[in-house]
Amino acid sequence: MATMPTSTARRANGGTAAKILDVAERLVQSRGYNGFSYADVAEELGITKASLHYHFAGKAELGEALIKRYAERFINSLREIDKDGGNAASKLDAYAELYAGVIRKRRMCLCGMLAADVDTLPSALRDAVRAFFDENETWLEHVLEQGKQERELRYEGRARDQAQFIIGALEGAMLVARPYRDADRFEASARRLLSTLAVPQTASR
Amino acid sequence: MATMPTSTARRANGGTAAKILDVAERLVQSRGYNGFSYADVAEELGITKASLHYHFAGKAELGEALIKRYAERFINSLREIDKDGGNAASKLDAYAELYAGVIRKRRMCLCGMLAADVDTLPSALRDAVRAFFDENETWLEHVLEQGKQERELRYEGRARDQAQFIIGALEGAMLVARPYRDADRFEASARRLLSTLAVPQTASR
DNA sequence: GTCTATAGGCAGATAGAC
DNA sequence: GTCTATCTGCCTATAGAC
Repeated sequence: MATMPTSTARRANGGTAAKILDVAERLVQSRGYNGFSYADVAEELGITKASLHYHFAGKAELGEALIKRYAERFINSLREIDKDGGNAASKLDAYAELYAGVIRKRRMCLCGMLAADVDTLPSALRDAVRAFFDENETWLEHVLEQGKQERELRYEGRARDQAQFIIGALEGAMLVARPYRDADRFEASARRLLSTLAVPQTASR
Repeated sequence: MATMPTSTARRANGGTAAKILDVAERLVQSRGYNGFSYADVAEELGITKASLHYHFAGKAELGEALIKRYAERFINSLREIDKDGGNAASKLDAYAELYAGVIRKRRMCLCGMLAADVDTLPSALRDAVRAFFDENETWLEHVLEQGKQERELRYEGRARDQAQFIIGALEGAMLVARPYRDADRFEASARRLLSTLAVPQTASR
């Protein structure tokens, strides 16, 4: 009896399920949840739609697997930033760079795209999108608190609210840059955002 | 020989074309360009899909008419803000309030939504989305320059770049608020954005 | 202007052979 | 695991009557 692959690929990469996720992820990030089909994915991989259904029962399950993998990778990237152990300002730089890498590939953040489509999504996907933003918020909140303590960052009010603002500003900068196909446009806004948080360098030393 | 209605309604409101635009606008703003159909619009209006094609030849033409009307109304709102003749800070408040009104209706900015869908749009729609953001940018640029001159607003660098940042931040705040169905979340981010621009009140007078 | 009827295609999905 | 074959339904769009 063949082992059913779980919705996460059995091997880290190269398995068919992983390849499906790779293609579907790119399609959702560029065309949206309602702008891609099983046929698109199947054609690109040279397999049939029926084979896709073996790996992912339906589009909803594929979507859930997409967010799950994307969120895991993103959170792992945040842990890497923490491990690198820089100051709070450099962590924010690295955070914005995660977004920049996405738009340079002419993609939107997966969960930003799904936030646009949210009214058409199965509720499990909507919950997963929220969880993604919540995790980002929590990570940013800690960085912002660290930055305030160490007098590297300045902002008014609660760190959590500032974190929400940062996520929105970065997602929106990506969104508006899309029709221009201009990653520089995103990067200029990201620099501006971070500069409003930076404590001005004193002339001392 | 019957007069063909132009893609803009002949009467200001109430005409079938205008009703079609009303319904389609709401659907695009909540479900995205690929998340609504002629059937959705027809059913809601109690007419047939074929009748829709009389007013708008195809989905692309309907989309163009949607952006055209939306942009005209938005620009008119900006002119109204100018006519009210407040200071630059109050103009920015009013600008953010335009966005807040949209999200309170549980909608996304039409052009923000289309920015997400941009890779699937006819090129005429993509051009119109860009033109919308360009016009917003130009208006904001003038307000920001006014505000700097009158020492009501503070920001670094060029007004045009700051304008781009503001648009992105507001669009993104709307986007991220969507999965939470929480207009307050948008408003908190908008207030935070505007407060970073406000010149601190001196204790004098 | 709105309708009925229909076209032709694509959507997501399933049964069952190999 | 992947295939062929097929289903049902929805999509955009058109022809032509009223």
